[in-house]
Amino acid sequence: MTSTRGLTAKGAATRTRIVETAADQVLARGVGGTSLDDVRLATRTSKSQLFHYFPGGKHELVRAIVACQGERVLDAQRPALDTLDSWEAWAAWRDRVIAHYTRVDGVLGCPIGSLASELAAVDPVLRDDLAAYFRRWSELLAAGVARMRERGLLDDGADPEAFATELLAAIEGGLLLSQTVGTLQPLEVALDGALAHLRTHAVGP
Amino acid sequence: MTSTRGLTAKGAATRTRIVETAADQVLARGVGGTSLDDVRLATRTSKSQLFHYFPGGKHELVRAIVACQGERVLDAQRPALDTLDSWEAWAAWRDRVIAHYTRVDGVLGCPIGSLASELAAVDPVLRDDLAAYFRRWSELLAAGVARMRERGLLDDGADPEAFATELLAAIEGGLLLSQTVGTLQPLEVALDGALAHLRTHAVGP
DNA sequence: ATTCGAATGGACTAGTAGGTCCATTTCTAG
DNA sequence: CTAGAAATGGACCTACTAGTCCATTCGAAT
Repeated sequence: MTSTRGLTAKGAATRTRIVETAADQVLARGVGGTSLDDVRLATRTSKSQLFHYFPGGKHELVRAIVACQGERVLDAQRPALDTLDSWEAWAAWRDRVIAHYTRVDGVLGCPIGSLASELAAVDPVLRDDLAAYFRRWSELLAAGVARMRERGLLDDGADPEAFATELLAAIEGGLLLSQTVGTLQPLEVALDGALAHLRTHAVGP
Repeated sequence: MTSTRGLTAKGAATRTRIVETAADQVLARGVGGTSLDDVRLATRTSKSQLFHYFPGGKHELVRAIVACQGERVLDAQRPALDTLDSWEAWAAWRDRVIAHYTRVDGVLGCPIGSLASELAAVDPVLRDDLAAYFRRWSELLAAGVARMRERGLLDDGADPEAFATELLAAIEGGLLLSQTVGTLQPLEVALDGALAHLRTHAVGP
């Protein structure tokens, strides 16, 4: 983790400006497709600033980007993600996910999903960081399924962990397909499919 | 497409050696992480050979790699993929998919999935190539679902196209998650989930 | 055996990448 | 006000990358 000690307000602002702008660039062109000069230009900073805030160089910057995108992805699903305790809540969450990727023009693909497929095989540290975000995400979904069971809205056949990974895989895989086709349709179909599967375990009227 | 005119048997052999070896390297380290020198070294060829067989340079080589991996992925699922007309066939296909990724040590992740997420946003030509492979794959799965309906093994609620993308997304998303975790478990769970969903539309004993 | 195109070897170039270094300006605390 | 740390600017270095070019060897058809 980058220490935040010895950072003035101005410095901290510059640092986050770098991370957030660079995160956008990386989302659009990939880590390999984004040079430090690109970042420097887009953030109106100098080379020395980049290494001042990220002494570990590009690796450390990318790690900060991973953290940034990880939070972004989770935040984009809130507050629905935290209160999955009714079918309405799941529908709202579903709409929120779809809406989020409709908003971003041009660039489809999950921010952390893209990072994962580009970095997981290469960098063990970033791989673990990304795995942690996926686990957090998965746990929130699993908690939602568990809550539905507690409330008697789902039968005992609905395994929370299993459905969490099924839903997560549907989103990631759906977005991957969407990226190649250029339409959100695959994501919608995949996600709705996984949710339909969940609903086969519904109990009650 | 690279013309195969004016290629002797030896030349053709060298060309395929380059493509197949480079495909392995790209699968392990990504397109950006694989330099032409890496390819040159691994294939015991010279720079001039690379450009002799791929006048368009790296772009053309990558395109050949996409084609190679696309066929590989489909072939890995055969013959089960072509004869999805019973529940046993689906189970066999499922096992074949899992087994294929168990075999490859170290490197998880779908060959064309990784390529897609790295290239789709950047290169429209390769994006279309990849989309075509996904469509072929999807159509084979959809045909399987359709055949199950014709045979009265699935009810009319099972939309072939929708289930095809749901299954495909489960595989791609599952593999992405597997890559970060380092285990095949996410893939198995996601794929089995999608298949379980399909089975909720089963008809008969 | 000769000949001509295919196959190969490898030096070379221009551009770009990440990263270092030092000088300068701007804060902020005492 | 001033001293020291933080913030910034930007030249510079080295390694590597895709791509070019020409010379040489190989192989098959005549």
